[in-house]
Amino acid sequence: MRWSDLPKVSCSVARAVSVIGDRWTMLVIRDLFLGVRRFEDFEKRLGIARPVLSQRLKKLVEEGVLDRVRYEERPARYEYRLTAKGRDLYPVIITLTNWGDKHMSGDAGPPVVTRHKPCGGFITAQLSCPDCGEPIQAKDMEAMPGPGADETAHLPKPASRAH
Amino acid sequence: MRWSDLPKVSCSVARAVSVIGDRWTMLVIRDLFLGVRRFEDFEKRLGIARPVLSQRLKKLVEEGVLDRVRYEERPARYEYRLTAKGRDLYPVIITLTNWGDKHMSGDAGPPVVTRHKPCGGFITAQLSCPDCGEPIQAKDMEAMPGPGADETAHLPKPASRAH
DNA sequence: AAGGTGGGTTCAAAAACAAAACGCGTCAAG
DNA sequence: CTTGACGCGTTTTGTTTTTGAACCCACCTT
Repeated sequence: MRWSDLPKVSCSVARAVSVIGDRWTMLVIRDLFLGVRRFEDFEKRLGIARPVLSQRLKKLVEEGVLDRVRYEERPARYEYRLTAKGRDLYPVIITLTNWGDKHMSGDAGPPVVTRHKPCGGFITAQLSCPDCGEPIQAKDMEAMPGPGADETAHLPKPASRAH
Repeated sequence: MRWSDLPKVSCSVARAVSVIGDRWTMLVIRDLFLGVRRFEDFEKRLGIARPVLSQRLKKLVEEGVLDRVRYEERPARYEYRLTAKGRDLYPVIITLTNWGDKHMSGDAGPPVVTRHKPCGGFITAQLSCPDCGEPIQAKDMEAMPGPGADETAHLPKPASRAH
């Protein structure tokens, strides 16, 4: 399968990965949530090759994750801002951060902590069930075909799904 | 910067991405949560090139995300199972799925839905604050250096972090 | 006029990837 | 006892991507 075929696959993970699932895009988005907006700042902070950065930003704009906004008329200067679609990636960044904090930080502890301003606590955001409020655990969840399912839907046959 | 330098960066997102941030790994992990465990099943379901699958599985085993377990003695056959570290990636898959469902499904609706077995509801898991219980929103969160921070910690200067 | 800044593009070399073929141990059928 | 099939990879070969360095351009400052 080709990278370019991914968006057509009937799986939301595949479609999401087709937009943000490469080496650099995730780090660009992390920086966006930290307030970085300019080409040069991404380059300096990430150490990313310029053509790659250019292509990634372009793609994110095409996908509607970023807006390219002119912030200076003469000379023309642009900055990149998260759209609503882009801001909706925050939970992905947070869960990824949580995983890295827990499993990749060694003894030193997390390099960055986040504070929940409304309550003031330094917290690790958790997934919970909006119905019953319980924390989510993988073993409590069951996947099944949804309204958008088709023959390419990526659910294995129940037999192979035993635990 | 090289891909291979990422784990050394003082950022949990970068470290997480160094393990799971390539085109295929995320899809392999999605399949693992759906119960897929064998080389051949990954290959068939993902349409991934065999050398790439082989290398990805090997890396995930090295990183402690998977265990390679012999499930048949003669002939020797192995399967791949998520470790505790691997199962901790569930929130990442879920938030990625939620984003794909919301922004990449078009009119058809999500191809897969998940049921929370304890309460029986078909739900979209949400991030919440473990202290005050409120749903998490990006604008309510503030990042700051943590115990593991060093000079490479990826926080921009406060000035550039304005909203 | 010389140099700097922001935001890119072009180009060659290196790395990663895809598809197909091959290998290997084991079993089962003819 | 040879042939074929299965499960799980590795090798090979050719195509994309990624990288890093250099270049470009419009403008501003000195």
